[in-house]
Amino acid sequence: MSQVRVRFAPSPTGFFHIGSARTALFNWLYSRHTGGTFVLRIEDTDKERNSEEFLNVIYNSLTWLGLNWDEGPNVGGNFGPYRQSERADIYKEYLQKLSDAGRVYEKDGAMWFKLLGERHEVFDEHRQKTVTKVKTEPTIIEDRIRGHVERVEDEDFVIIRSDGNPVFHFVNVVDDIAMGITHVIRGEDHLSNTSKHVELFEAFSAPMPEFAHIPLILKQNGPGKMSKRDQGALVEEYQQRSYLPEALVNFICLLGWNPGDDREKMAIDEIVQLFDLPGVNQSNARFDDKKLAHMNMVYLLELPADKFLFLAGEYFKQKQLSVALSADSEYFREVMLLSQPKIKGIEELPDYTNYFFTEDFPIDEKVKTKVLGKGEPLARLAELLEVLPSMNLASDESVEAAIKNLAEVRSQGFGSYQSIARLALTGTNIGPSITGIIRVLGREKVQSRLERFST
RNA sequence: GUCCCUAUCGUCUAGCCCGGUCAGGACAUCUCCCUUUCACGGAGGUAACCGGGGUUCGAAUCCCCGUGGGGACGCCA
Repeated sequence: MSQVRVRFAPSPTGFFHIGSARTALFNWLYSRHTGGTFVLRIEDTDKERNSEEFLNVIYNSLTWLGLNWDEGPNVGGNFGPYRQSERADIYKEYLQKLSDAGRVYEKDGAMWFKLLGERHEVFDEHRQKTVTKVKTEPTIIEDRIRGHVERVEDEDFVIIRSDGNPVFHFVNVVDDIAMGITHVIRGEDHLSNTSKHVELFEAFSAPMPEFAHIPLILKQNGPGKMSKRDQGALVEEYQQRSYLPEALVNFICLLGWNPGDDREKMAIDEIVQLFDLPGVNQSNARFDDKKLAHMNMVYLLELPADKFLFLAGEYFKQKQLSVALSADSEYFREVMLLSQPKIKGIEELPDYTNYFFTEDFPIDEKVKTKVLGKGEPLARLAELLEVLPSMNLASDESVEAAIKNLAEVRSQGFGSYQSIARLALTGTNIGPSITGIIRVLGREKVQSRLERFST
């Protein structure tokens, strides 16, 4: 078999969303699995709706996800240029080919592709207008995912607009031919268009690429496919929220594909090895942010400390949380590492660690009522204050030993010290181990907070 | 409306091609355990073959018809 060449062909008309990311991912995976080439082509023939900003979003998101392209903008290649807005000469040349073959005509200032067959006029109820139908043979699509599909393409269609700009169906096919694309992997929403494309490939006498139409991603709430406007649809959002790209990639690859067994968390190399077109499902999948969050946590738990620290720092910078950022770097490090095993996502960090960086942290009144209503918490607090000056804060273990010793001397449970100390030191009942909090906070802060709370 | 795709727990899915398993896993949810809070983790529970016909000794699995879901029907991509 000849070298696989696949392409991802987005148009920069809006933010980059999850569905596009998965189409890109499946193409990328297939190219990597087969040792082929992954081409990035920008379909910017709609001058009205394109923008440089959206173009940069595409580059940025693909890069963040780790989907590097072998040919395309910024990296070049032998089949360029890779932006359709720069390929006008090529389209002229191909239009000429169709023209020479007698397959185009002009109408209303636009160039139309002419289907072969008998013509007759029909009133289309749905569109409320008279259209010319052509009696054609059904086009046949041997789809790698859906199998044998037949569809009748029975109306001529515009390939060059009256303003001279070519239309998607035309440039898409021309570029796939010109760029030697062997496999067209795209969303199922294009399946109905494929009959037009097949007609064009045949008109050009070009070799037909393999088609693989992947199922769509449905929006989490409400009917229909996910679109750019839906909650949680934008890749950029996950980047800003400091999701781990590995987790997002792992999650979206499981939307419509699976390795054939129970494996879910897989390294990208493993996915590349296992991915293949026959493994792709035929039915649409609904997006589930809970499962994505879980996947993110799984990746977060095993993230190396320095990497976690870097991401945490970046997140605090992005959020411009100056108090935390101006903290001593060793202190910041300790706070973050204490929190890493406890959270589901980086974005929880500011709230989760707030009390480490300010004396002005909120007190959860419900927790306060609960803690103060049980036993003699203020007596335990006083006892903690007594032993604090001599407490060894070198490690979590030494702190733990000190409190356990105190508990034993006073015939109390560890928990009774833990709950009041946590309330006084953090204002809440959630957080890392109390011993870690005391160690990292330091004697001075612990003392002042305990004292403040006892008055 | 026409055409195309599709159908297993609430969700993602395995099983279907090559009919015979208490229909398996994960997320979510519930219970218990662990415990120094909250998480994590461990054990267990609730929970599905869309409906109707066929074919067959036997159907989630093969066929047909409904129904549901999705998509396309632009001088958007």
